[in-house]
Amino acid sequence: MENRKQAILRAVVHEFTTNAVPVGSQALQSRYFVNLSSATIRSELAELADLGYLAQPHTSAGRVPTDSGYRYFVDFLMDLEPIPDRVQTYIRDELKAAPGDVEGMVERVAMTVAAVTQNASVASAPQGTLARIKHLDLVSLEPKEVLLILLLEGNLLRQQVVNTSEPATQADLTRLTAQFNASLSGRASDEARRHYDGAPLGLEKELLGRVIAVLDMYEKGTENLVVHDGVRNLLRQPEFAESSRVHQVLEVLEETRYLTVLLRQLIGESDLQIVIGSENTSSRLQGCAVVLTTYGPSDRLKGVVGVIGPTRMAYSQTVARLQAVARGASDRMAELGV
Amino acid sequence: MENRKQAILRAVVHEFTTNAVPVGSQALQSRYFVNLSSATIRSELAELADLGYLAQPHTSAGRVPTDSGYRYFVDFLMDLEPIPDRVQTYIRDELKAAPGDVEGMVERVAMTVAAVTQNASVASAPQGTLARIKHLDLVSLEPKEVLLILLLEGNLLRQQVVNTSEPATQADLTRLTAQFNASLSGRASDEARRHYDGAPLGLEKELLGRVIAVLDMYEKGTENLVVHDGVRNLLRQPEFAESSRVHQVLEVLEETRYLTVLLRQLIGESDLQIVIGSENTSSRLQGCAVVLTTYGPSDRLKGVVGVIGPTRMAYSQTVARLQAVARGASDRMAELGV
DNA sequence: TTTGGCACTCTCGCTCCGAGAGTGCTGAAA
DNA sequence: TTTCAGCACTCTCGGAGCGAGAGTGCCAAA
Repeated sequence: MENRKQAILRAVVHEFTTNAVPVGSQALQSRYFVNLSSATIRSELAELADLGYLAQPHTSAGRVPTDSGYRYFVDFLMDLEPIPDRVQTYIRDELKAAPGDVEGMVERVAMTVAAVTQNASVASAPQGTLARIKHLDLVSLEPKEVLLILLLEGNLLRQQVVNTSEPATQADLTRLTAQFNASLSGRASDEARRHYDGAPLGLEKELLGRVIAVLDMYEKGTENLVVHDGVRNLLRQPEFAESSRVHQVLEVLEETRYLTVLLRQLIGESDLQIVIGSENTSSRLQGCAVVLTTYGPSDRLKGVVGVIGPTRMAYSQTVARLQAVARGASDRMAELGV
Repeated sequence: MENRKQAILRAVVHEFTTNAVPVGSQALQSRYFVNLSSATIRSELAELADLGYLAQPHTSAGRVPTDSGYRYFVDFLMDLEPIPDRVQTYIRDELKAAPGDVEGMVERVAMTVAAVTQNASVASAPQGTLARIKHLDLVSLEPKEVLLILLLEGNLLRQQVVNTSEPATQADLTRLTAQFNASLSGRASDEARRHYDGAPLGLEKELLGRVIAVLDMYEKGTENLVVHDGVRNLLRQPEFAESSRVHQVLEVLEETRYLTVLLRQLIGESDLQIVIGSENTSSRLQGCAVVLTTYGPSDRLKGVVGVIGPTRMAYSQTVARLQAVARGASDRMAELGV
């Protein structure tokens, strides 16, 4: 596409994303192309419309980018907006104050992304394929009731009340704790399974069974953590003035089970994914754009974090800030050994 | 107030809460008072309006309950709606599936309340004045990095990464763990403070300091957990058709710090509190009603759970179901020893 | 290829109007 | 004294009509 057409498309996108009003040839002329006449711009606009990149809400209105228009913009025209110092500091401070466990970090990441992009955000927890036990603890609650505490890789704490068939004293449990820690800590879940198979019947096997159940749940992702934040930001946008639009988005966000799959699937192999309007498979996200990237302490452990907003979104700003948060979170997690 | 006036007020409230349309004399006559003429009902309506219990959106519209109308209704006319078996089962199942820790339970309670009342819900965690340590654990991460795990009353797990000034082996830590557990477990936080004062300088004092910090944070309520759910339910109501109304409510709900104070303050000493429209101190909750009750495993540990919805709310249903969930949660928590 | 000029189209906000719903009042009946 | 039928009145709501304004597409000239 010729340079000038690109420049005009870029201008239309920029203008529309900031003002939310269809942009006409005169506005473009006075603000972007002073040395062109509005008639010239009009004919360019008409051609861009023929190419499918622009549309008119009605015959005598200005132009609005179509989904393909946005697509062309993010693929070829967008350059990342530099992040103001104020925002960078904010991101750093927020992440520094994050707690030392994965779950707390995921929430913090979602919060921060929502705040700096002024849209809704969604984040899933980094998750390896095999859970690793870092530490294990057994606490006697009642004679036949034991609290099992598991510390997994990522400083993830899991607890479960186990009703044992035989009574056990705290001393018994302390002994078992030492034994389990010696054989299991630092090991992946398959090690626990091997021990389980080899264990004699009784308390030991009972408890190992529950350990495995917890690990399983984590690995199978049935307890996969997905959080979202910043829906209130959407309410500020004119495209969400009728609350039914918000309702649709909320429905997607609150359907946690589906969402976690969706995120993994969307992100695929790439490190940055932008899904615009009709490209969304879910009809409830029509009119919305989703920007996703990955984050995590290592290549093995990657979570997904993303922004959901109207297609009329400041993509260059959103992408820059989203990536900044993702990078910051990854660094912080590596640093914390999470 | 005469019986008939009461009956009419009750009918107006009932009719309006179900249809969200101002109710006229004819509608009342045909559906509730077949043996009265609409003219008679009209004069009663006029008197109820004079008393301040009803209002007209405009001269020739039907009547709508005022805030005082709702107030009179909940104080004198409301009788709790029986809860269908289906709903009772749902509540029981949801609570049964709740995890064995306070935080998980709070979330479950909020979710369940939102689901059965079809409004937004909010819940704060039960909190005693003094934190009790149930169990403590120390895990070596790096030579000079220790993960402190605290199990508090209510099966609340707290963790913190501690950077120690001197290196410590896991054996050192295991020894300290045993010592701490012997002296602290089952004890309130003041015991920890006494030990801290008496402890010699070094690793022991360092770690005890962090234990106290965690307990402090919990007791001072700076980390007070408040969750909310079901905002999407509000979006279904006509009074929230303009999204700015939702926005205001969301702002209140997301201001967690303020909310926890507000809840405690609103509930005061009573066990059921209903705040209707203008009775709310927050201007952002105008047009909204808040129904609150307490729940928790014991008299010492009480949290607050509530419903937020339009003033046009099915009070008799809301109150009944809210109380049912609160009772169920209390029982379940007592049972779990949370 | 660009540009000024011009006719054309469509929205938006405004007013006007009639239908419909619901009220308040009045005078008579119970 | 209460109830009620009848009636005039008020107000909303939706649709129609209209003018202003914004923006376009096209054309002929530079």
